Amino acid sequence: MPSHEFQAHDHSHCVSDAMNAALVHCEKNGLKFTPVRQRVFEILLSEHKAMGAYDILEILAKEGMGSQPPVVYRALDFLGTHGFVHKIEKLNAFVACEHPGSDHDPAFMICRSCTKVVEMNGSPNSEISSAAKSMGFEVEAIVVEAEGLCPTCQDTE
Amino acid sequence: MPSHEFQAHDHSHCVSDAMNAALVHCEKNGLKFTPVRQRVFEILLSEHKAMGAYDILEILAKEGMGSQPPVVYRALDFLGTHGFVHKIEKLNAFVACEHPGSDHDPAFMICRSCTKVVEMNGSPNSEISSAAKSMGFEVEAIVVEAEGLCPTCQDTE
DNA sequence: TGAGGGCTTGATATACTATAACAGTTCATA
DNA sequence: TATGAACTGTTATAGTATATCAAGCCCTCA
Repeated sequence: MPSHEFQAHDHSHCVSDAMNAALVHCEKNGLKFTPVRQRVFEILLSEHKAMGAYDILEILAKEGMGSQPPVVYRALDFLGTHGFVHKIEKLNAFVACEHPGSDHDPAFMICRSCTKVVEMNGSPNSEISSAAKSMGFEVEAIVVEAEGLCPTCQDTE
Repeated sequence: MPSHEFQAHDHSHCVSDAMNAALVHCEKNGLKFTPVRQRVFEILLSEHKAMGAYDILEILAKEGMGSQPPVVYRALDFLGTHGFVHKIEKLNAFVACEHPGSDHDPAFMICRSCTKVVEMNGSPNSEISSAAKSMGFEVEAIVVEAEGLCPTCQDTE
């Protein structure tokens, strides 16, 4: 009985756990986890889906936390650099990382129906890296994004 | 002694071979390989690197083949649909496919130094699909993009 | 304690990427 | 030759991202 993020779960835990992990990581490493940065992370955590920068900005603006693109892009840049959020290249959108603090190349599953995005367990990065190495290519970062249907949306189609 | 596209090679062959393959494929399938479409494909073939749509458009415009974005995006859409070019999501750019006509989910190596892009042999898509399947996710399309340094640029750094 | 420096934020402007919508043309074929 | 489907031309606009400069905050070290 696999338990993972496509299924129903106590979401408030996801949010608070990840936020705590991020706070601890910032504390440890002397990073400034400012209000805007925290709020952007929180917004992304509160959904299990990718959000565009301008969607996030809209929420920030309503709350009086800044209304111009650089505000949110700078926050996303900080969060991305420190592994708290990932960019989904295929969607030009962003998702909160489910294990903040650990440096890793994630692999994603994107449901084209409900737009939920979930990080894959055991991403096949080492195989990709070694395949590349056999062609003399030195890999530094990998993007893996699988688009398709999540369990729920398979049923309802 | 591996021979692949990062190394020096008779590039005119790449171009003419791929173009011929595309012509044959279109002929067989009743597709209209119009001048604009051919020219866009040719432009992409003539480089081993990803080009932005507007870079291509600029060349087209100089040659009097259309000066507005939809011209190039429509051509790219056609070429993409039929597997002649691929989009590099990470770069918002496009590359010519090296085996046009065969429907496949490609995996790419992108050199961050010289910006050359090469398709990987034996992409690990089946492993990604089965990893996803074990989480109940049905994969329809996969993006794999490895960024790093090509053999040449490793030497010169 | 206060001057300097580094980082963060605010604000304006602009660059880059992509598509919607409609009019006009071409071309195969009924 | 009328018709319809697909392609092209054109205008307009939507969506994504960054450069730049000014201003504020906070730490620290003389």
